[in-house]
Amino acid sequence: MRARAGSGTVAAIPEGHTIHRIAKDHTKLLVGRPVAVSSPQGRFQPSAALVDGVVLDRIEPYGKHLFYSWANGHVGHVHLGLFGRFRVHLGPEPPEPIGMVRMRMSTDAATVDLSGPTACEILTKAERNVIVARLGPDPLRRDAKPSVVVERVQRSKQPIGAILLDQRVISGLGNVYRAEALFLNGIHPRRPGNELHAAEVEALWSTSVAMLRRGVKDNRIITVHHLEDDRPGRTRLTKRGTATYVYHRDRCVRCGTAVETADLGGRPCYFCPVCQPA
DNA sequence: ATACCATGAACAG
DNA sequence: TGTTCCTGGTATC
Repeated sequence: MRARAGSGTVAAIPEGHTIHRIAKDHTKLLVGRPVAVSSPQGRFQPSAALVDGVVLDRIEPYGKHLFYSWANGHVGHVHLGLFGRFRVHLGPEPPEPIGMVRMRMSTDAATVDLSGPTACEILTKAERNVIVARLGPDPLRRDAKPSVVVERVQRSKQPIGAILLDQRVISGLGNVYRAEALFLNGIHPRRPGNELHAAEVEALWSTSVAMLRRGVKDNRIITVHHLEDDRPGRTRLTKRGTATYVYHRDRCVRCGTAVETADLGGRPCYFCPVCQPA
């Protein structure tokens, strides 16, 4: 099942690019007007009433988090986790909810249904700030300072493969982008952070910025553009429309070596033992 | 009908 | 480190 442009269905599990893309798309549909907020499934019910009918001022993405600034001062917080997804229905008529819809936001332009989130709650601005304060720089934000990432990586003895999933160090990367960022820079995922050169961490940052920006544009993860030696069309897309060098590959797309995995940060980190020597 | 799997993260101990 | 929660598509009986 493929997400169609404009109809807003996001089937893939989200990393930071998904969150920024959602913020962008949903801003056009919801921001600047009163929004009917409800919880067909019920779990968000008492909180929904706090913002039901209130004007939505802004949707702000930060790493894998979404913050909703409501005109009455409340701040909505959504984190999709592994299973969360939005469905968008264009038009003034809210249709029957599909599946378990935790939160529904409707305007006369569209209805946005949220299911399966790890977090869906109403916060104060102070609580929002606490969440943001514990996040590392987000490569998709203009206010991000990569020097913070360099410092935090070099202070850690953890393997870089685990560090890149730590949202306190850098926010927005998930299991796909960490593998691809390490691959593109020829870095073995088990190398300890404190043994990386500053230039290497800066390169990981630049790669992340480029990949995530491209991911927002494509609304999916296609990393194989990022090497000059990759001829266009050489690499076939998966059923989901994604394409990676090592993530979930049997063989390295560049050199054909069997891809290995290392359990890092509680999930398998795919890498090419030839392109990413220890 | 049931099992299993997935690109996340909080929490307990 | 292990456990738990969130959902739904696909595979397997």
